Amino acid sequence: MNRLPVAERREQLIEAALAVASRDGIEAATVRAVAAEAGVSLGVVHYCFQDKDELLRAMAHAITAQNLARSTGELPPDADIATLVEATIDQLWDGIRDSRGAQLLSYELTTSSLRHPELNQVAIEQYRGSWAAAEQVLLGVQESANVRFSMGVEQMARTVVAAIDGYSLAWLVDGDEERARMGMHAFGRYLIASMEPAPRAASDEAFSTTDGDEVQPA
Amino acid sequence: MNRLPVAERREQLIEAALAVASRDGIEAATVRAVAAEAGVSLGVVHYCFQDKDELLRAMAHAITAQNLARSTGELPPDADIATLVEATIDQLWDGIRDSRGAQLLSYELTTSSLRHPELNQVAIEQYRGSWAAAEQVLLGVQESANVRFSMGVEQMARTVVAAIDGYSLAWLVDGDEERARMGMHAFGRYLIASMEPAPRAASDEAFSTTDGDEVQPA
DNA sequence: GTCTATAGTTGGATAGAC
DNA sequence: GTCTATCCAACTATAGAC
Repeated sequence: MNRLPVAERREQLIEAALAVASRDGIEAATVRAVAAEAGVSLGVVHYCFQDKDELLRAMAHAITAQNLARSTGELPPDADIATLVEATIDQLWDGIRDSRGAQLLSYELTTSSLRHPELNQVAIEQYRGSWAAAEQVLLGVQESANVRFSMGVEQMARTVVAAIDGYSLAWLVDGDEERARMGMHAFGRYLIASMEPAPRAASDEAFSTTDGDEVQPA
Repeated sequence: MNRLPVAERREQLIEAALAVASRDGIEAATVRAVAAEAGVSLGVVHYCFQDKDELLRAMAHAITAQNLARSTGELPPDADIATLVEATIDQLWDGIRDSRGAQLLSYELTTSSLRHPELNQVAIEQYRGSWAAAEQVLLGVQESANVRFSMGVEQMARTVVAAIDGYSLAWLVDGDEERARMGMHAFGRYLIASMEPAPRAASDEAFSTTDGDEVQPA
């Protein structure tokens, strides 16, 4: 009926896959269910994607991009450092809390990727994206507050992601929003305590951090 | 062939399910695969368990018990607090690193539980067990070192579990053992820094040796 | 208690009509 | 490009022989 160019059809199907998987879990995101969600017939999905794995990979890219977009929100430009960190955490936490299904899906995608060779790159791409996003935020904090993280931005970025994962998982399990928020803010205070004054203003290279080493794909 | 009482047969099948699921993922733990792993025929599994979900629930209990057993290891009794924490972390991390499949399975079980109503209790039991175990360890630390955690043992226990989850997930994804170990030890230093002398303490000599740690970048 | 056989369901993938 | 029809594989679960 509704004829569309392949590219648009793919977008529509990825959207549908994301909806089904967020709502009912990654196992429920079958080719059939995605086709039904999008209101197309089974054959259309196989026309747009070579197989189910390609669809899932595309969905994983979409959810990763969505997570990244969430990390680059607006922040008060001239606040003190504690306020800045708190606002960033609140913003992040609100995004997580308001998309429980997507958050859970993210972990399902990670574990699935770690089991199935055909989804091999998905997990590492997810985390490379998260680590890089966290690093960007931390670099912004370093810049605007003229401070440095004693363990280095890269290591701290990974610590941030680990903390978010840990608290998010606990929240998914126990559903306690207030405790999750409290935990993340406690981590924020640790983060602030891990800062030290920058050695020299406007010279970032003087305080070299451990750049350069990239993570090996599994 | 090998006739066994039902109870023993159940143990054997749970063992087999654990082996299959740890090795190949929770999705691979089908009734067929478990039967094959145990060397019995398909019907035997349905004779011992009402259905697949009951088998999975039994397996979840087994892995939870296994995780708990891992947390109650031997520790040097008369060491200072920093050494005690480091030894505990090393012990914990070694256990995780040496059972990658089981660790990954643990997260698969959690996400599966959160999606499927028939596995509803699994995730919360996992985490209640982990939180309680962490709390016991922290209470032991409080007692032996005569200190208190400023945020309270319960909250700190949950923070410990969150940190372990976060670092473990990252390790599962990137495979970097050294970084995982480093991250957990960095958290250990944070944990020590979150202690304060117990009120009305007779001696706090252990606490006085805990400062002065340097945080090394990677 | 254990086995084979089979029912019944779901899902991936393709062929061919339109 | 889209649909229907169909094939094939894998799975849960049960029935009934031994």
